[in-house]
Amino acid sequence: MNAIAIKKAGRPFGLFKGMGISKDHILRQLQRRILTLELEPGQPLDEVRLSEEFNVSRTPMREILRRLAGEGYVQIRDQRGPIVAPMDPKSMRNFFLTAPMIYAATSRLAAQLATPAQIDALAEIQMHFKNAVSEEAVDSLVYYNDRFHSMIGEMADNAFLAPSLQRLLIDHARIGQTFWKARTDGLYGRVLEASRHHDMFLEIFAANDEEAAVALTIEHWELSRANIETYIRPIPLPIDMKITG
Amino acid sequence: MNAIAIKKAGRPFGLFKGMGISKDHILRQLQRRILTLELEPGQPLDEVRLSEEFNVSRTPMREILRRLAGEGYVQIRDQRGPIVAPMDPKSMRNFFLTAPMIYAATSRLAAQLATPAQIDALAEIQMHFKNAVSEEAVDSLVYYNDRFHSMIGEMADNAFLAPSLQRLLIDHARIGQTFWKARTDGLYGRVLEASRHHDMFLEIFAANDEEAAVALTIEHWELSRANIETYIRPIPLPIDMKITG
DNA sequence: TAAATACAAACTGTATACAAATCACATAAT
DNA sequence: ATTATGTGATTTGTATACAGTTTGTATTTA
Repeated sequence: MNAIAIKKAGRPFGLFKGMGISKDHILRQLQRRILTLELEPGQPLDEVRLSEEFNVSRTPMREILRRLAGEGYVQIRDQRGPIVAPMDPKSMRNFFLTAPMIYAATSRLAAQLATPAQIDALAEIQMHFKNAVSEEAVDSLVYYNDRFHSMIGEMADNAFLAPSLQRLLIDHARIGQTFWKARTDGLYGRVLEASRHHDMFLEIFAANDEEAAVALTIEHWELSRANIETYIRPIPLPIDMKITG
Repeated sequence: MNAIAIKKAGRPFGLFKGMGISKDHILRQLQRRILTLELEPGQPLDEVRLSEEFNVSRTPMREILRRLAGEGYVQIRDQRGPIVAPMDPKSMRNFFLTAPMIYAATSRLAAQLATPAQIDALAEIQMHFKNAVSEEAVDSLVYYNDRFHSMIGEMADNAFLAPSLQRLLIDHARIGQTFWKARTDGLYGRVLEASRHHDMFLEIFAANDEEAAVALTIEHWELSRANIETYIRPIPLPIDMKITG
């Protein structure tokens, strides 16, 4: 029994007891890193390094990675390390094909079923979102936007819709990161518009107005889609690139 | 090093090398047992018993169970054993709400993208399905029906739609088991009708006819929905149940 | 008799050692 | 020069021991 063995055997800081607490924490950390692109699509994830970083053994870390795979955050290939879920052109195309349908269906159900407690929770998330807007903090913006729409998914209370929604939100967040960080023209106004939509969602859900919820969802989606397109297909550089000086 | 230790340490029969082979086998076995209701909704699953049955240690068995959880076959509760994914009234309602939309979208994409190789694979599954029909083997019927529709999901080639479809197909198979085993009136004719639909799917996919695919999907769904309803809401027993003899 | 408590058994979660596979790189062959 | 081949290092997969929880049962107490 050497010093290292003791340090590793006993719980390093003896702070948590349920032990599920630390696992949940690790899970959320990794989710966040993936959504913020701190961990990039396709990037390999080393079990050993991660387990050392979070002070757990490989066994629970592997379980966390498998769970993240089940949720669509990572991809696990046999006998080769896990990687952050990649984003290829095919997945982009499927994203644009699928998102409107799933988002609209989710909003409709959420409008039907929203409870006051859930609306309160949604309002609190929106508060954080507005803070992020005023501070122009891109990571927070993306994070609380994801939380906002995840919460709508929770309100829809449909286990058959949830897994598709979750996967869409992962890629929506990652796409958002790239174009919000690019600071294209009129970006701030677009963010304000999105925030206004969120406020309207709150009112609509409180009134259980299904049709309005669907209509707003489409509008919100179109805004997001337009944002992405201005990033993907920007105004080209001047063709005559004579260099002066 | 006693006899048991040796028996467990060395690979019991030394038949598989990639080792992923046995894990995939176990995964499919459990999937099948869940779809056929051999493992009932809500039933607890004991890691130790399962790992002994399949001659692996608990570690890989736990990974398999986590993966099944990710696919929606089982549910894992913290510090309490995994259970087969339950089927409560809420999930039934959500099933009926969600299935038409997801099925229709999947069929549309499959019609767009179907490759000859995929259509061949689908045709082979349909062959097995027809065999099951003529043999009136309920388990096989349900199994190859699931395979048929899973294959359509594969053809749609959309990672955002797939997870929702998969969860719907799990419960569709399990519901199918219950009503096909009940042998309600006119059951055989209904099965033949479903089989005819499958044949039509093959033609439609070969012709890349999107609209026809969607229409047939709705018709196929309505047939299935009607079947389930005759089981759930059967013709009541005679009200005057005088017992004679 | 019913509720509460204590104890034992069963089970889940984690750490660690070892086995097997993959990968990277150097060397040899065409 | 480029492709094969072999070998060591790195990494993934599995078995197993042990620790921590939960659960069922028996016993005690009101």
